[in-house]
Amino acid sequence: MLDWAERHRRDLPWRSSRDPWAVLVSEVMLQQTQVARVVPRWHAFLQRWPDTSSCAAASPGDVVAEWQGLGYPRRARNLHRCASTIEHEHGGRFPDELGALLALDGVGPYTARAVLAFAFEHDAAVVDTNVGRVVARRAGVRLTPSAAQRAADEWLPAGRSWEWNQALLDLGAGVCRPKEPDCGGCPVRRECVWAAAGCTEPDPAVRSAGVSRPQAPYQGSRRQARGRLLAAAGAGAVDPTAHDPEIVHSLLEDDLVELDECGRVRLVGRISPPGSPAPGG
DNA sequence: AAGTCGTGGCT
DNA sequence: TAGCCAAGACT
Repeated sequence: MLDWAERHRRDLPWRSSRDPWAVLVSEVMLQQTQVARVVPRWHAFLQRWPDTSSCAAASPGDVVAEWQGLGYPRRARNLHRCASTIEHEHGGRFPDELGALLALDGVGPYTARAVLAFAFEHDAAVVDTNVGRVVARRAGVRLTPSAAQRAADEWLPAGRSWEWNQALLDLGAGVCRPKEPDCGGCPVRRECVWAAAGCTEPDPAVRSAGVSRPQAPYQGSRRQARGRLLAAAGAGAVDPTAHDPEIVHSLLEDDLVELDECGRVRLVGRISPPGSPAPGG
């Protein structure tokens, strides 16, 4: 596996960093978002806020605005809260223990271990959609999230956490793909139960480890409406009466927007320019 | 356990 | 083209 990984490793910019803030930013951006879309946004974000101190000092609305177009804007709020928590509750020292990382907003089992493995090079096995697929096929059966985590934990070679985890991500993305896996190019096919069975249906990876669940249609959804309103608010203060009250409420509830002194919707903590509401309402 | 939460690339 | 799905987390 490690020999294979050395020859097939993707050249991703965050792989040359061991800065926990830079790693956290990459991992949060990568939540449910394709690698290729994250690369340019990761550079831009870190150029603007290179550390927790500068990000914590920024307006949360500016972080949300910087996030524009990436999707799931709550991640931007979470990242700002992470920076703030680390600055004010950890004295500016980035936590390097699982429990402390899990306590950060928007940091779950995957992201916490990714910071441990990729920034601190501690022994921790990450289970994302790629790894969940690999360990389920290797086991030959569908796995619950905790079973997938145990399988990944047991498989992890001590002392080589960074390269092992990156290898599994590359393997899942490039070889052990959801559709049409390239079992002939897999370095661990000899220990794969599913490959030994000839990759017959059903695929144990489907719905395994609680990842990659079926999604509701996006067109006409609440999410689409939220996205439109947030984008409008990012471009300028918006008249809320022109929008679905439930959508306005949900963005207020998420602390992504607030009402300014004129009752208009704006991104949290941003200064509204004086004068008329934004065109288009 | 099942819904919710954005946006876009790929086939 | 319409649907699948992407380095998930939270309720």
